[in-house]
Amino acid sequence: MDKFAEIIVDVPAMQTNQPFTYLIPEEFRQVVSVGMRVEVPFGNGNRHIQGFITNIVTEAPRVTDSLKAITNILDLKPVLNEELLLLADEMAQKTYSFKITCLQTMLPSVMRSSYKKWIVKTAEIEPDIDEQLFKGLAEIEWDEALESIPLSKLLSLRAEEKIDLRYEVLTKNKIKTKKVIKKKMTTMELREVAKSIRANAKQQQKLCAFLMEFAEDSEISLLELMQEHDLSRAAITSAEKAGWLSIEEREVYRDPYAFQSFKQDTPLDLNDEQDKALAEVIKAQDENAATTFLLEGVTGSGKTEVYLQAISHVLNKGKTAIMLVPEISLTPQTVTRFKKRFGADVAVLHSGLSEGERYDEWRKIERNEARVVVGARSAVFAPLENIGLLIVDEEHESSYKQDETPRYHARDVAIWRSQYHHCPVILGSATPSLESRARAQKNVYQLLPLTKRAVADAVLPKVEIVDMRKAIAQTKNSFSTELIQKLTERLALGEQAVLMLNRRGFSSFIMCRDCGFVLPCPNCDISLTLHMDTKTMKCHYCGHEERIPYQCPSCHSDKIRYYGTGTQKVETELQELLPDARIIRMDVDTTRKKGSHQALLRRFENHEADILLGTQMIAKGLDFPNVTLVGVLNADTALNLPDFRSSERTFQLLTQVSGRSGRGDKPGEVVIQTFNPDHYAIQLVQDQDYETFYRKEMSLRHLSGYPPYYFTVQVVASHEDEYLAAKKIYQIAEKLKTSLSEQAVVLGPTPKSIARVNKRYFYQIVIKYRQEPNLEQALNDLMVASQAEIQKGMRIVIDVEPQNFI
DNA sequence: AGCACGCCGACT
DNA sequence: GTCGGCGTGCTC
Repeated sequence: MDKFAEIIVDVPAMQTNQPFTYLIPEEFRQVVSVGMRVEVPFGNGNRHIQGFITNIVTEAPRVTDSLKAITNILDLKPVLNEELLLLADEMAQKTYSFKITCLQTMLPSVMRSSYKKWIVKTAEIEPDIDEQLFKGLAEIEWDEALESIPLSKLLSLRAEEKIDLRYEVLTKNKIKTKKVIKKKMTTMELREVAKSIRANAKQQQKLCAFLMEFAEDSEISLLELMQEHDLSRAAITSAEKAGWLSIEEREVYRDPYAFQSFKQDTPLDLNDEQDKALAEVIKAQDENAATTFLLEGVTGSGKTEVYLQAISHVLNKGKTAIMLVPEISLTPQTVTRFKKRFGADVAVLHSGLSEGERYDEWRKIERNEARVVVGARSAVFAPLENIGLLIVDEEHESSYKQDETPRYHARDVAIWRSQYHHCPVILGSATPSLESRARAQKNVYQLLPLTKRAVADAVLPKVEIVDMRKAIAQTKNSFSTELIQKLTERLALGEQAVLMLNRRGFSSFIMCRDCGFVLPCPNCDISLTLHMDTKTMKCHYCGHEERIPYQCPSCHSDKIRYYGTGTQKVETELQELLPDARIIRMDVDTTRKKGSHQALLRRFENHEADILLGTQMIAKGLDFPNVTLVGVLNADTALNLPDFRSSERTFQLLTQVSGRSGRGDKPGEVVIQTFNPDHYAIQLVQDQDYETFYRKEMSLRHLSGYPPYYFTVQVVASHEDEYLAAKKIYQIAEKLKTSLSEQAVVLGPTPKSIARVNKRYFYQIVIKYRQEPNLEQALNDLMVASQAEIQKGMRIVIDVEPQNFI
């Protein structure tokens, strides 16, 4: 006999990060199950909060009399299945976050409860106070009450037991419904009824006639019936009373793609390489092997077609698939491609959806009405059953790592789910992360190379690197003569160009305009960051600090200054240089409104403009055959960030953006403007030579001891009082140095580059290690030992394999 | 997190 | 003397 439920409650704190046991009242015993959300009383004041049932047991582990009972059930059926509950546990452990946070992360935001506190009258109160407080109502909201009456008065009323508190747990997951009607009498019976309808009851006659024709067991929406057959609501209601028909509620989905029809398309022919890659994936699927594939294909090599056909294969076997795409490339183009191939089987989850739409898509998946899920990071938690394939496209994208707790990496979650379902997972990229590529080297992942562009005869674009150290002498603006000349040529031919202005690392470093020199840290092989608050150059790894140079240490030029330019300024310059060019500017300013991103792209696609000028957001996934020139105005900015991944990011970004050129039958060109023309990350973009880049970068990582040779964990302590934050991080560093083994290295402590955010000061350390048996224990101990301080305003964040070190 | 309990300062 | 400030500890 089920009696007790173990519940994770919605209190994100270390002390409550464990299941609490509750009684299941008699009336719920038949319906409760693991994975449902419930409302429970919690704490001294018995305030009501949301919780998740993680287990149901027949025997209470402790004294039964102190147990409280579940007040309410918030779901009719579980919202999390066994797999996802298990995954949440795993995630909480691996990312050092609370179980409740993990559970909530897996669900649409509408399912998160909000809480309201009400004051209810339980006895007679003095009339004047009653009027002042309740204003004639039976109950009033706590916050509202505080405006009309002091807190002390409320507390004394409560002590006298004249008022009581009521806690409300609200959940916004409203289901949108429509009414449908069903026939309840047979045609024979209706024929009898028809005879007795009065002659002037035209509506009744019409409805009866309709029902006689209407097939049993089929349904028609009430609205449709009224509109199409000119019937009144009253006529239908009386027909319901007479028992001719029944009115039932049916759920409707808010389908954001409802008004678009998608023409079914068919699989494209594959080249030899694509064929071979597909065959390997299919083989793994058929053998139920949880193989991780790394599909490494140059831009335009047709990775998506391989994905599509691999998905077809699992669908044919009656299984389901998840495809992850970075938010930025989840364009209508991408969605359309999937909808065309798989039709209504596809559910799409992305941030452009409203909360309600997102919830509807989620429910469609949960009810097994979608078999393919396409979405950004959080779509990896899609409640699909029987998964046969997972795909992580552009697997190197750092947006797959959530930058708030729980700091999970969608790529890792995808691999975890593939192991749970015994199915393959494909990581795809033209420029894989070094971590993934290294694993393929060690045969942990299986490498599937695509080296040729898929479109017949399409070749990789010709890349020209322009040395801006020379160009800056000739022009005062952001454009080299080479780039302007090529723009002029292309526009004259009626072709289009894409220009990228790199905004990463904007003006946080100093560079010499004459020789491109950037001040490095003497200890860390990483450039120093400018701190205007202290007027110094600082290293974020070791804490090294020096004064701001007024002369270039390398060439002694005095043209050493901040680096950075804005899109708006560039647009003005460009318009002056090419007065006839039609320019579309795409940056955070012009794409803030919902749908404007898409609108701008459509205008460009329709050739209503010649040049698309934008930030990184234009680098990914766009496929415009008429674009034959890509220009990168400043390739260096990301290169000089004080992050060991800066070369990798630069190479990836430049390769991605170069890939936008020459995707149709016309050959493409790329112009890269840089102050570091000899840097390997820029040189190797010329031939899109990922493999050489990989080897070069690996040897550097090996030398300096960074991933993938080492694992990293970042610990950040922050407080409104700078002294307390600094003191805490030094204590943590000391403690970790003693509790971790010899081979682990603790870097820092150092202040974060933006030392103060939201009135808080941030200090960090980074732990590097190859193998650290004590790590999990040490970090958990750290969190437990810091409880007292955390309650006094300290915040400690543990980030496993951080993507950003700045 | 948020609630109760408990121990000290500034008022009627 | 009490009211009410915040620090401490606990939550099935």
